[in-house]
Amino acid sequence: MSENSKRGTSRPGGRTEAVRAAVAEAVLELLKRGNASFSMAEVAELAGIHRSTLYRRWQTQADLVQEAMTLHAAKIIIPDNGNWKKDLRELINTLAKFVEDPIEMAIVRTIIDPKNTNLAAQITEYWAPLMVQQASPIHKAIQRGEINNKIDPQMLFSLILSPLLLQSLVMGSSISESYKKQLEQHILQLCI
Amino acid sequence: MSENSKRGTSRPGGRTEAVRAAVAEAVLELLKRGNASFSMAEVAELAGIHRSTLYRRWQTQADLVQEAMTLHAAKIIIPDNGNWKKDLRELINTLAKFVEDPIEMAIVRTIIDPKNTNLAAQITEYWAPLMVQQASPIHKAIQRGEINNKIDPQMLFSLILSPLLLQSLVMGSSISESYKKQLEQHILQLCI
DNA sequence: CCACTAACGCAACTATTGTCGCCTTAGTTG
DNA sequence: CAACTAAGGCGACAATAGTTGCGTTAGTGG
Repeated sequence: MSENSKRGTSRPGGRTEAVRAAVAEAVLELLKRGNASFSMAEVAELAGIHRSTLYRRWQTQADLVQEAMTLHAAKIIIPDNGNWKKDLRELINTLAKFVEDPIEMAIVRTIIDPKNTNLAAQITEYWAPLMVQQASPIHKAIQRGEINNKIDPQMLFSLILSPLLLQSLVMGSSISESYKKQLEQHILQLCI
Repeated sequence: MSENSKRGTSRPGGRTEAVRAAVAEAVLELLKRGNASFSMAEVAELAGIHRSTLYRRWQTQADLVQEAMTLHAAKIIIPDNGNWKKDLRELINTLAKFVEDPIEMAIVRTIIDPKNTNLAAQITEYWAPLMVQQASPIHKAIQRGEINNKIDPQMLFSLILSPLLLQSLVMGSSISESYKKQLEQHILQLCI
Protein backbone atom coordinates (compact mmCIF):
# COMPACT_ATOMS: atom_id res chain seq x y z
CA MET A 1 0.00 0.00 0.00
CA SER A 2 2.66 2.43 1.02
CA GLU A 3 4.65 1.37 -2.00
CA ASN A 4 4.09 3.72 -4.89
CA SER A 5 1.67 1.86 -7.15
CA LYS A 6 0.57 4.77 -9.33
CA ARG A 7 2.72 3.70 -12.25
CA GLY A 8 1.00 3.32 -15.58
CA THR A 9 -1.98 1.09 -15.10
CA SER A 10 -2.32 0.63 -11.40
CA ARG A 11 -5.32 -1.64 -11.72
CA PRO A 12 -5.02 -3.78 -14.82
CA GLY A 13 -7.43 -6.43 -13.54
CA GLY A 14 -10.73 -7.74 -14.84
CA ARG A 15 -12.97 -4.83 -15.69
CA THR A 16 -10.37 -2.48 -17.12
CA GLU A 17 -9.06 -5.24 -19.33
CA ALA A 18 -12.60 -6.28 -20.31
CA VAL A 19 -13.34 -2.75 -21.47
CA ARG A 20 -10.12 -2.61 -23.42
CA ALA A 21 -10.81 -5.92 -25.11
CA ALA A 22 -14.42 -4.99 -25.90
CA VAL A 23 -13.28 -1.73 -27.46
CA ALA A 24 -10.53 -3.37 -29.48
CA GLU A 25 -12.97 -5.95 -30.76
CA ALA A 26 -15.59 -3.33 -31.57
CA VAL A 27 -13.12 -1.26 -33.56
CA LEU A 28 -11.87 -4.34 -35.36
CA GLU A 29 -15.42 -5.28 -36.19
CA LEU A 30 -16.15 -1.82 -37.61
CA LEU A 31 -12.98 -1.88 -39.67
CA LYS A 32 -13.86 -5.34 -40.96
CA ARG A 33 -17.18 -3.94 -42.12
CA GLY A 34 -15.21 -1.40 -44.09
CA ASN A 35 -16.29 1.39 -41.80
CA ALA A 36 -12.95 3.13 -41.49
CA SER A 37 -14.50 6.45 -40.54
CA PHE A 38 -16.45 5.24 -37.51
CA SER A 39 -17.56 7.66 -34.81
CA MET A 40 -16.62 7.41 -31.16
CA ALA A 41 -20.31 6.94 -30.32
CA GLU A 42 -20.52 3.94 -32.63
CA VAL A 43 -17.56 2.28 -30.98
CA ALA A 44 -18.92 2.91 -27.48
CA GLU A 45 -22.28 1.42 -28.35
CA LEU A 46 -20.82 -1.64 -30.05
CA ALA A 47 -18.41 -2.18 -27.17
CA GLY A 48 -21.25 -1.74 -24.67
CA ILE A 49 -19.52 0.95 -22.68
CA HIS A 50 -20.22 4.60 -21.96
CA ARG A 51 -19.02 7.33 -24.30
CA SER A 52 -17.18 9.12 -21.52
CA THR A 53 -15.15 6.01 -20.71
CA LEU A 54 -14.09 5.78 -24.32
CA TYR A 55 -13.01 9.42 -24.43
CA ARG A 56 -11.10 9.11 -21.18
CA ARG A 57 -8.94 6.23 -22.39
CA TRP A 58 -8.73 6.88 -26.12
CA GLN A 59 -8.56 10.48 -27.28
CA THR A 60 -8.66 9.92 -31.02
CA GLN A 61 -9.76 7.49 -33.70
CA ALA A 62 -6.11 6.78 -34.31
CA ASP A 63 -5.72 5.58 -30.72
CA LEU A 64 -8.59 3.19 -31.30
CA VAL A 65 -7.10 1.83 -34.50
CA GLN A 66 -3.87 1.35 -32.62
CA GLU A 67 -5.74 -0.53 -29.89
CA ALA A 68 -7.44 -2.74 -32.47
CA MET A 69 -4.05 -3.58 -33.91
CA THR A 70 -3.04 -5.31 -30.67
CA LEU A 71 -5.84 -7.78 -31.28
CA HIS A 72 -5.10 -8.20 -34.94
CA ALA A 73 -2.27 -10.37 -36.14
CA ALA A 74 -1.74 -9.94 -39.84
CA LYS A 75 -2.09 -13.28 -41.52
CA ILE A 76 1.08 -13.46 -43.52
CA ILE A 77 2.71 -16.43 -45.13
CA ILE A 78 6.46 -16.46 -45.59
CA PRO A 79 7.17 -18.42 -48.75
CA ASP A 80 10.22 -20.67 -48.65
CA ASN A 81 10.33 -23.04 -51.59
CA GLY A 82 14.05 -22.73 -52.19
CA ASN A 83 13.11 -21.18 -55.52
CA TRP A 84 12.81 -17.46 -56.18
CA LYS A 85 10.24 -17.77 -58.95
CA LYS A 86 7.87 -19.78 -56.77
CA ASP A 87 8.54 -17.63 -53.74
CA LEU A 88 7.86 -14.48 -55.72
CA ARG A 89 4.52 -15.76 -56.93
CA GLU A 90 3.45 -16.58 -53.37
CA LEU A 91 4.82 -13.32 -52.09
CA ILE A 92 2.76 -11.38 -54.59
CA ASN A 93 -0.34 -13.36 -53.67
CA THR A 94 0.16 -12.70 -49.97
CA LEU A 95 0.84 -9.02 -50.49
CA ALA A 96 -2.18 -8.72 -52.78
CA LYS A 97 -4.37 -10.13 -50.01
CA PHE A 98 -2.69 -7.84 -47.50
CA VAL A 99 -3.38 -4.84 -49.68
CA GLU A 100 -7.04 -5.80 -50.04
CA ASP A 101 -7.58 -6.47 -46.34
CA PRO A 102 -9.84 -3.71 -44.97
CA ILE A 103 -8.20 -3.82 -41.56
CA GLU A 104 -4.69 -3.51 -42.86
CA MET A 105 -5.74 -0.72 -45.17
CA ALA A 106 -7.45 1.06 -42.31
CA ILE A 107 -4.12 0.94 -40.51
CA VAL A 108 -2.36 2.32 -43.56
CA ARG A 109 -4.90 5.12 -43.79
CA THR A 110 -4.31 5.91 -40.14
CA ILE A 111 -0.61 6.19 -40.86
CA ILE A 112 -1.26 8.36 -43.90
CA ASP A 113 -3.68 10.72 -42.18
CA PRO A 114 -1.80 13.95 -41.47
CA LYS A 115 -3.72 14.31 -38.21
CA ASN A 116 -1.91 11.26 -36.87
CA THR A 117 1.71 12.16 -37.39
CA ASN A 118 2.30 11.58 -33.69
CA LEU A 119 1.10 8.01 -33.93
CA ALA A 120 2.68 7.20 -37.25
CA ALA A 121 5.94 6.14 -35.66
CA GLN A 122 4.26 3.71 -33.27
CA ILE A 123 2.11 2.21 -35.97
CA THR A 124 5.06 1.86 -38.29
CA GLU A 125 6.66 -0.19 -35.53
CA TYR A 126 3.86 -2.68 -35.92
CA TRP A 127 4.34 -2.73 -39.66
CA ALA A 128 8.12 -2.89 -39.88
CA PRO A 129 8.59 -6.48 -38.62
CA LEU A 130 5.90 -7.70 -41.03
CA MET A 131 7.77 -6.11 -43.88
CA VAL A 132 11.06 -7.61 -42.74
CA GLN A 133 9.51 -11.07 -42.53
CA GLN A 134 7.97 -10.69 -45.95
CA ALA A 135 11.29 -9.63 -47.39
CA SER A 136 13.10 -12.75 -46.17
CA PRO A 137 12.57 -14.79 -49.36
CA ILE A 138 14.36 -12.00 -51.20
CA HIS A 139 17.41 -12.34 -48.99
CA LYS A 140 17.42 -16.09 -49.42
CA ALA A 141 17.18 -15.77 -53.19
CA ILE A 142 20.14 -13.42 -53.14
CA GLN A 143 22.12 -15.92 -51.09
CA ARG A 144 21.26 -18.63 -53.60
CA GLY A 145 22.45 -16.32 -56.34
CA GLU A 146 19.05 -16.21 -58.02
CA ILE A 147 18.93 -12.44 -57.90
CA ASN A 148 21.46 -10.05 -59.37
CA ASN A 149 23.54 -8.97 -56.39
CA LYS A 150 23.35 -5.35 -57.42
CA ILE A 151 19.69 -5.35 -56.45
CA ASP A 152 18.92 -3.83 -53.06
CA PRO A 153 16.55 -6.14 -51.12
CA GLN A 154 14.59 -3.29 -49.57
CA MET A 155 14.13 -1.54 -52.87
CA LEU A 156 13.09 -4.78 -54.53
CA PHE A 157 10.53 -5.33 -51.82
CA SER A 158 9.21 -1.79 -52.36
CA LEU A 159 8.96 -2.48 -56.07
CA ILE A 160 6.70 -5.45 -55.33
CA LEU A 161 4.57 -3.99 -52.56
CA SER A 162 4.10 -0.42 -53.73
CA PRO A 163 2.43 -1.05 -57.10
CA LEU A 164 -0.08 -3.26 -55.30
CA LEU A 165 -0.74 -0.52 -52.76
CA LEU A 166 -1.15 2.05 -55.50
CA GLN A 167 -3.56 -0.16 -57.35
CA SER A 168 -5.69 -0.95 -54.31
CA LEU A 169 -5.56 2.27 -52.28
CA VAL A 170 -5.35 5.00 -54.88
CA MET A 171 -6.87 3.39 -57.95
CA GLY A 172 -9.42 1.59 -55.79
CA SER A 173 -9.37 -1.45 -58.00
CA SER A 174 -8.90 -5.02 -56.90
CA ILE A 175 -5.77 -6.92 -57.79
CA SER A 176 -6.60 -9.11 -60.76
CA GLU A 177 -4.81 -12.32 -61.62
CA SER A 178 -3.47 -10.76 -64.80
CA TYR A 179 -2.10 -7.81 -62.86
CA LYS A 180 -0.29 -10.13 -60.48
CA LYS A 181 1.09 -12.13 -63.37
CA GLN A 182 2.30 -9.01 -65.12
CA LEU A 183 3.94 -7.68 -61.97
CA GLU A 184 5.62 -11.03 -61.47
CA GLN A 185 7.04 -10.97 -65.00
CA HIS A 186 8.43 -7.48 -64.57
CA ILE A 187 10.03 -8.24 -61.22
CA LEU A 188 11.64 -11.38 -62.61
CA GLN A 189 12.98 -9.36 -65.52
CA LEU A 190 14.49 -6.96 -62.99
CA CYS A 191 16.22 -9.73 -61.04
CA ILE A 192 18.25 -11.08 -63.92
CA MET B 1 -26.65 37.47 -74.25
CA SER B 2 -29.55 35.16 -74.85
CA GLU B 3 -27.06 32.35 -75.27
CA ASN B 4 -27.99 30.06 -72.43
CA SER B 5 -25.21 27.51 -72.40
CA LYS B 6 -24.66 27.53 -68.65
CA ARG B 7 -25.60 24.27 -67.01
CA GLY B 8 -26.51 23.80 -63.36
CA THR B 9 -26.01 27.35 -62.15
CA SER B 10 -28.68 29.61 -63.53
CA ARG B 11 -26.84 32.73 -62.45
CA PRO B 12 -23.12 32.19 -62.92
CA GLY B 13 -22.27 35.88 -62.99
CA GLY B 14 -20.07 38.02 -60.78
CA ARG B 15 -20.90 37.25 -57.18
CA THR B 16 -21.45 33.52 -57.47
CA GLU B 17 -18.22 33.13 -59.36
CA ALA B 18 -16.38 35.40 -56.93
CA VAL B 19 -17.47 33.22 -54.03
CA ARG B 20 -16.39 30.09 -55.87
CA ALA B 21 -12.98 31.53 -56.67
CA ALA B 22 -12.47 32.81 -53.13
CA VAL B 23 -13.33 29.40 -51.73
CA ALA B 24 -11.07 27.56 -54.16
CA GLU B 25 -8.21 29.87 -53.32
CA ALA B 26 -8.82 29.55 -49.59
CA VAL B 27 -8.78 25.77 -49.76
CA LEU B 28 -5.66 25.81 -51.89
CA GLU B 29 -3.99 28.14 -49.42
CA LEU B 30 -4.88 25.85 -46.50
CA LEU B 31 -3.59 22.80 -48.36
CA LYS B 32 -0.38 24.65 -49.21
CA ARG B 33 0.11 25.28 -45.54
CA GLY B 34 -0.10 21.55 -45.03
CA ASN B 35 -3.44 21.85 -43.31
CA ALA B 36 -5.15 18.93 -45.01
CA SER B 37 -7.70 18.50 -42.23
CA PHE B 38 -9.12 22.01 -42.36
CA SER B 39 -12.56 22.74 -40.95
CA MET B 40 -15.44 24.26 -42.91
CA ALA B 41 -15.36 27.26 -40.59
CA GLU B 42 -11.71 27.88 -41.41
CA VAL B 43 -12.40 27.87 -45.12
CA ALA B 44 -15.37 30.21 -44.76
CA GLU B 45 -13.38 32.70 -42.73
CA LEU B 46 -10.38 32.65 -45.06
CA ALA B 47 -12.64 33.00 -48.10
CA GLY B 48 -14.53 35.85 -46.39
CA ILE B 49 -17.92 34.26 -46.84
CA HIS B 50 -20.57 32.95 -44.49
CA ARG B 51 -20.50 29.40 -43.18
CA SER B 52 -23.97 28.67 -44.44
CA THR B 53 -23.05 29.67 -47.97
CA LEU B 54 -20.18 27.23 -47.84
CA TYR B 55 -22.40 24.39 -46.63
CA ARG B 56 -25.03 25.11 -49.26
CA ARG B 57 -22.63 24.80 -52.15
CA TRP B 58 -20.06 22.31 -50.85
CA GLN B 59 -21.32 19.53 -48.64
CA THR B 60 -18.02 17.91 -47.74
CA GLN B 61 -14.31 18.59 -47.45
CA ALA B 62 -13.86 16.40 -50.51
CA ASP B 63 -16.03 18.76 -52.54
CA LEU B 64 -13.80 21.60 -51.47
CA VAL B 65 -10.63 19.78 -52.43
CA GLN B 66 -12.21 19.07 -55.77
CA GLU B 67 -13.02 22.75 -56.16
CA ALA B 68 -9.44 23.69 -55.30
CA MET B 69 -8.20 21.33 -57.98
CA THR B 70 -9.87 23.42 -60.67
CA LEU B 71 -7.55 26.25 -59.68
CA HIS B 72 -4.49 24.11 -59.38
CA ALA B 73 -2.50 22.98 -62.38
CA ALA B 74 0.11 20.45 -61.43
CA LYS B 75 3.52 21.70 -62.44
CA ILE B 76 4.86 18.79 -64.41
CA ILE B 77 7.73 18.64 -66.80
CA ILE B 78 7.68 16.13 -69.62
CA PRO B 79 11.25 15.11 -70.27
CA ASP B 80 12.21 14.58 -73.90
CA ASN B 81 15.95 14.30 -74.38
CA GLY B 82 15.78 11.52 -76.93
CA ASN B 83 17.55 9.40 -74.34
CA TRP B 84 15.83 7.09 -71.88
CA LYS B 85 18.48 7.33 -69.18
CA LYS B 86 18.29 11.10 -69.11
CA ASP B 87 14.52 11.11 -69.38
CA LEU B 88 14.23 8.62 -66.54
CA ARG B 89 16.33 10.75 -64.25
CA GLU B 90 14.18 13.80 -64.95
CA LEU B 91 11.01 11.78 -64.66
CA ILE B 92 12.03 10.55 -61.23
CA ASN B 93 12.88 14.09 -60.17
CA THR B 94 9.53 15.41 -61.33
CA LEU B 95 7.61 12.60 -59.69
CA ALA B 96 9.58 13.01 -56.48
CA LYS B 97 8.51 16.65 -56.36
CA PHE B 98 4.95 15.67 -57.20
CA VAL B 99 4.91 13.18 -54.37
CA GLU B 100 6.19 15.77 -51.92
CA ASP B 101 3.76 18.50 -53.01
CA PRO B 102 1.28 19.05 -50.17
CA ILE B 103 -1.53 19.92 -52.54
CA GLU B 104 -1.10 16.87 -54.72
CA MET B 105 -0.86 14.67 -51.67
CA ALA B 106 -4.00 16.23 -50.24
CA ILE B 107 -5.73 15.23 -53.44
CA VAL B 108 -4.38 11.71 -53.15
CA ARG B 109 -5.58 11.52 -49.56
CA THR B 110 -8.99 12.68 -50.70
CA ILE B 111 -9.04 9.87 -53.24
CA ILE B 112 -7.91 7.35 -50.66
CA ASP B 113 -10.42 8.38 -48.00
CA PRO B 114 -13.19 5.75 -47.98
CA LYS B 115 -15.74 8.47 -47.30
CA ASN B 116 -15.11 9.88 -50.75
CA THR B 117 -15.66 6.88 -52.95
CA ASN B 118 -18.26 8.86 -54.87
CA LEU B 119 -15.75 11.54 -55.74
CA ALA B 120 -12.85 9.23 -56.41
CA ALA B 121 -13.82 8.74 -60.04
CA GLN B 122 -14.02 12.46 -60.75
CA ILE B 123 -10.74 13.15 -59.04
CA THR B 124 -9.05 10.33 -60.87
CA GLU B 125 -10.17 12.05 -64.06
CA TYR B 126 -8.03 14.99 -63.07
CA TRP B 127 -5.13 12.70 -62.34
CA ALA B 128 -5.27 10.38 -65.32
CA PRO B 129 -4.12 12.82 -68.02
CA LEU B 130 -1.19 13.88 -65.83
CA MET B 131 -0.15 10.28 -65.56
CA VAL B 132 -0.50 9.75 -69.29
CA GLN B 133 1.63 12.80 -70.03
CA GLN B 134 4.24 11.69 -67.55
CA ALA B 135 4.34 8.26 -69.14
CA SER B 136 5.08 9.62 -72.63
CA PRO B 137 8.89 9.37 -72.34
CA ILE B 138 8.41 5.67 -71.68
CA HIS B 139 6.54 5.21 -74.92
CA LYS B 140 9.16 7.14 -76.81
CA ALA B 141 11.95 5.06 -75.32
CA ILE B 142 10.13 1.91 -76.37
CA GLN B 143 9.83 3.27 -79.91
CA ARG B 144 13.54 4.00 -79.92
CA GLY B 145 14.13 0.45 -78.78
CA GLU B 146 15.79 1.55 -75.54
CA ILE B 147 13.39 -0.48 -73.44
CA ASN B 148 12.81 -4.21 -73.68
CA ASN B 149 9.58 -4.49 -75.64
CA LYS B 150 8.18 -7.04 -73.21
CA ILE B 151 7.84 -4.28 -70.65
CA ASP B 152 4.35 -2.83 -70.26
CA PRO B 153 4.51 0.99 -70.24
CA GLN B 154 1.77 1.39 -67.67
CA MET B 155 3.35 -1.14 -65.34
CA LEU B 156 6.74 0.47 -65.77
CA PHE B 157 5.25 3.82 -64.88
CA SER B 158 3.69 2.28 -61.76
CA LEU B 159 7.04 0.83 -60.80
CA ILE B 160 8.54 4.32 -60.88
CA LEU B 161 5.73 6.28 -59.25
CA SER B 162 4.50 3.88 -56.60
CA PRO B 163 7.72 3.44 -54.62
CA LEU B 164 7.96 7.21 -54.39
CA LEU B 165 4.38 7.41 -53.16
CA LEU B 166 5.01 4.68 -50.60
CA GLN B 167 8.10 6.43 -49.35
CA SER B 168 6.44 9.82 -49.05
CA LEU B 169 2.88 9.00 -48.01
CA VAL B 170 3.22 5.87 -45.91
CA MET B 171 6.78 6.08 -44.66
CA GLY B 172 6.49 9.83 -44.28
CA SER B 173 10.07 10.37 -45.30
CA SER B 174 11.33 12.74 -47.93
CA ILE B 175 12.82 11.46 -51.14
CA SER B 176 16.58 11.63 -50.79
CA GLU B 177 19.00 11.92 -53.65
CA SER B 178 20.37 8.48 -52.90
CA TYR B 179 16.89 7.00 -52.96
CA LYS B 180 16.23 8.52 -56.36
CA LYS B 181 19.57 7.27 -57.64
CA GLN B 182 18.88 3.77 -56.35
CA LEU B 183 15.42 3.71 -57.89
CA GLU B 184 16.88 4.89 -61.18
CA GLN B 185 19.44 2.08 -61.18
CA HIS B 186 16.80 -0.56 -60.51
CA ILE B 187 14.46 0.72 -63.20
CA LEU B 188 17.29 0.81 -65.74
CA GLN B 189 18.17 -2.75 -64.79
CA LEU B 190 14.56 -3.70 -65.45
CA CYS B 191 14.53 -2.10 -68.89
CA ILE B 192 17.37 -4.12 -70.33
C1' DC C 1 -34.11 51.43 -65.55
C1' DC C 2 -37.17 47.97 -63.70
C1' DA C 3 -39.01 43.54 -62.25
C1' DC C 4 -37.65 39.15 -61.01
C1' DT C 5 -35.36 35.98 -58.34
C1' DA C 6 -30.82 33.27 -57.53
C1' DA C 7 -27.64 33.33 -54.25
C1' DC C 8 -25.59 35.39 -50.11
C1' DG C 9 -25.63 37.04 -45.13
C1' DC C 10 -27.51 36.60 -40.81
C1' DA C 11 -29.14 34.49 -36.78
C1' DA C 12 -31.55 31.12 -34.48
C1' DC C 13 -31.87 26.45 -34.44
C1' DT C 14 -30.76 21.21 -34.09
C1' DA C 15 -27.35 17.53 -33.97
C1' DT C 16 -23.13 15.76 -32.94
C1' DT C 17 -18.95 15.63 -30.48
C1' DG C 18 -16.22 16.07 -26.53
C1' DT C 19 -15.73 17.32 -21.27
C1' DC C 20 -16.64 17.15 -16.40
C1' DG C 21 -18.24 16.24 -11.55
C1' DC C 22 -20.27 13.01 -8.88
C1' DC C 23 -21.67 8.57 -7.65
C1' DT C 24 -21.25 3.58 -8.12
C1' DT C 25 -18.78 -0.61 -9.05
C1' DA C 26 -15.32 -3.68 -8.37
C1' DG C 27 -10.00 -4.87 -8.35
C1' DT C 28 -6.38 -4.87 -4.96
C1' DT C 29 -4.19 -5.05 -0.61
C1' DG C 30 -3.63 -6.31 4.12
C1' DC D 1 -13.78 -9.82 4.17
C1' DA D 2 -13.07 -5.09 4.85
C1' DA D 3 -10.94 -0.76 3.62
C1' DC D 4 -9.21 1.73 -0.05
C1' DT D 5 -9.48 3.72 -4.41
C1' DA D 6 -8.94 3.12 -9.70
C1' DA D 7 -11.91 3.08 -13.19
C1' DG D 8 -16.60 2.93 -15.24
C1' DG D 9 -21.55 4.73 -15.52
C1' DC D 10 -24.51 8.55 -15.57
C1' DG D 11 -26.16 12.86 -16.83
C1' DA D 12 -25.48 17.66 -17.25
C1' DC D 13 -22.81 20.66 -19.64
C1' DA D 14 -19.86 23.12 -23.35
C1' DA D 15 -18.09 23.38 -27.90
C1' DT D 16 -18.31 22.46 -32.50
C1' DA D 17 -20.58 21.10 -36.77
C1' DG D 18 -24.28 21.39 -39.74
C1' DT D 19 -29.30 23.21 -41.04
C1' DT D 20 -32.98 26.35 -41.96
C1' DG D 21 -36.14 30.45 -42.53
C1' DC D 22 -36.02 34.95 -43.80
C1' DG D 23 -34.50 39.39 -45.21
C1' DT D 24 -31.08 41.59 -48.33
C1' DT D 25 -28.06 42.01 -52.27
C1' DA D 26 -27.15 41.94 -56.85
C1' DG D 27 -27.01 39.28 -61.55
C1' DT D 28 -30.21 38.74 -65.51
C1' DG D 29 -33.52 39.52 -69.00
C1' DG D 30 -36.84 42.60 -70.74
